[in-house]
Amino acid sequence: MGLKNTRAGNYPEWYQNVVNEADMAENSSSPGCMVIKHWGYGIWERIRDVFDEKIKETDHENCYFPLFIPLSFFQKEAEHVDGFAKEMAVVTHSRLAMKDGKLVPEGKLEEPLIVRPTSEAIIADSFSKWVKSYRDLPVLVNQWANVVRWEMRPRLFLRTREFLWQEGHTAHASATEAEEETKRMLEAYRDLCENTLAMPVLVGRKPEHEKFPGAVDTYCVEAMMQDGKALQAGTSHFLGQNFAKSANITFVNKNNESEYAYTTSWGVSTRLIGGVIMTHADDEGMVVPPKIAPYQVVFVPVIKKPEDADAIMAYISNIANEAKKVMPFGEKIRIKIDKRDKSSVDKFWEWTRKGAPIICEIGMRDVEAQNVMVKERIKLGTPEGKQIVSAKEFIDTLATRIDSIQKHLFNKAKERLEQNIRTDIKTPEEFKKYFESSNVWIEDGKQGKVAFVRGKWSGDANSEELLKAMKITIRCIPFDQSGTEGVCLLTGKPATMDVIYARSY
RNA sequence: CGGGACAUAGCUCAGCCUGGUAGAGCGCUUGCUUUGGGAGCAAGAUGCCGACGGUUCGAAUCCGCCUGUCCCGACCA
Repeated sequence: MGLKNTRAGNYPEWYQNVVNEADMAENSSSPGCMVIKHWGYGIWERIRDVFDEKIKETDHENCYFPLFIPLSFFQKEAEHVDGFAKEMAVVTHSRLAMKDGKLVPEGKLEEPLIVRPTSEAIIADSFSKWVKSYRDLPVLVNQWANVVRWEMRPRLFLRTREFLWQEGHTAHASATEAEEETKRMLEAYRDLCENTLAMPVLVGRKPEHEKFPGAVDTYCVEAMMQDGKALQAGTSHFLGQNFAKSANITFVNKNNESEYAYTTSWGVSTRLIGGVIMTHADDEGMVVPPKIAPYQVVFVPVIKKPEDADAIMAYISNIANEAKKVMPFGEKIRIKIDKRDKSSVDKFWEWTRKGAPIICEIGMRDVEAQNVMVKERIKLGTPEGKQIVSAKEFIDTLATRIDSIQKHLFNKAKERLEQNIRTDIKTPEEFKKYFESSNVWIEDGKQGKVAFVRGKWSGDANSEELLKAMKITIRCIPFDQSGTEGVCLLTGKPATMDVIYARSY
């Protein structure tokens, strides 16, 4: 039966269906904001736990900075940073008063406060107090927080007014060291996306017009969604001395000279969950990679006669206890026994729509034969969709089964990415014609739909307008440059730089 | 923030044109029959018809205004 909308039929509606049917998130009564429900938040917790470990392994420490940032901090920055976007939540009053039966804001603040859209400004202010000498550097901090950007067209996980993220902020004594930090965390993002989310990405540098305002260089990881559009999955910025100058982060170097520090910032957000959905979900619903699945194995009891219930539950409990000793990826396994008073078919389809990697249905027949019926989400609808194996075999193969699901998801997505980067488009005419077709679902294992183009770019100043007119973007300048000569796909001028062109979210 | 569409039961929607006290399907509850790939029958519960104001004896229905949602733009650190 599947979802109401399919990927091929109506991709945006399909996306909403997946989020709703998997019980991941919903729109809140607070406009533009989302309620992240247990299954979506559980996935976020997994992403957070995995990356938090990485943050600490790379010597960063978690801190917490204020939600409110004085307006003047942005004023300072605006002088340095041209074109800073203005969609922000502004706090102007400090209390509510009752007037003629209506609540009205009162106590106007002398200086308005901005609800943080990102924390460079307020963190740089702290850095300026913490850093005196080269011995105080580097400062390596991270915070897990919520941020607010007053988006006009919200979409669950992909763009909401409030979202959760981590933002790393560091200060260094030299540009080289700061640049190394920027690249190190970019690599950490690539690793997170590919090895944890099973979402292959392209890594590279943003062109000038796509950079974070105030950054010297912005690096990014870009993923391909199943409709051929690109999703920026994470960014890492080398900020040079720009923010150090506006916040006055200075230190005395070994030669007893005062110098501005070099800073970086890097972040990934709940948007990653949107990326995971559009990378792995299918027309039956969500598919969660085992490494981030809140439950990797769900047991569904099939109870036909009430008198069998105790025997079935006892048998499941035994198997679950054995399964708890299994360590997929060398980590503690996550198991759920679905004891709710609902029909087993309903439970099966609910967990299927949620994308739980493995569902085990266990009834009296299995108890008697000491078997387990194993259903892998990625094999739904195929002849291997349900396998009856002995309890022993189930336990013995569980770790490899989970491991192979993770690998399968990555390989499938990797193949899709590789098959849908066109490299044979060499002229502006071909290029224009290609992007005139609309994006649709890239069917698994097939190519030919509109997706990415890898080709030449001259870097001309009028590129931004040309791109805008075609509704495409330059996603990144990949690190692996060919160095060959060719023709700019936008202007027709001679060019050597390779870039990735695509439509994007 | 511009252009368009929409707002009725938990969900998807009909009713509105032509004003007269609220409908369907799914879901939910109960019972019986079923059950290993999305069950069947029967009975039941569920609504300030998005908010405010107007026209009218009477408004889900007509008019105004607001708010929200979706689509298309602009924006998107």
